[in-house]
Amino acid sequence: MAYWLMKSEPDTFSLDDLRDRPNSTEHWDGVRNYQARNMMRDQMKLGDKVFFYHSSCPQPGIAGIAEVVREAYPDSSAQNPESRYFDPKASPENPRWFMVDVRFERKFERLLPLAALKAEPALGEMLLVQKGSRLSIMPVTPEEWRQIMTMAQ
DNA sequence: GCCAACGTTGGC
DNA sequence: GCCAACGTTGGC
Repeated sequence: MAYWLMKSEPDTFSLDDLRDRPNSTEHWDGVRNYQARNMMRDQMKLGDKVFFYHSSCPQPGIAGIAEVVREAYPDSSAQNPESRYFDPKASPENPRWFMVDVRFERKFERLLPLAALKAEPALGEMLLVQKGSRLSIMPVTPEEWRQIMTMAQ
């Protein structure tokens, strides 16, 4: 089982939104970055754990935890001209973009702010805190996961 | 709103 | 294949 971090703008889709969906499950559409897509498509497995990260908001940070409940399948929003994620180069033969399904697992009592992650020396190597890191989906090492879980208590 | 960092596009 | 121009991300 692997660990991940996935970013979402809470104005668009927050951890609370995920919790309130039917079965607390939603498909993670709209990923339009090849590196993120490749990780999602090739490496994300059923049962993997995900830190749900809130970005581009007053309090960026990790809000809680989700779980991968369906492995990658074509992102239908890429083929929907009405969608803001529409990609004219996507087709049924070549879907180009993929998504997974994630299910709410739990919300931290307090959001763990990015500033706290940055201030923790043990997380100095974490992708998230690297300068210029913009990946919306990134791997988290077991050590980083454990460290962050400790901080979230 | 600013802007640094990064990714993508397209001309050559 | 290079690289300038442009668009996006995302913290602050």
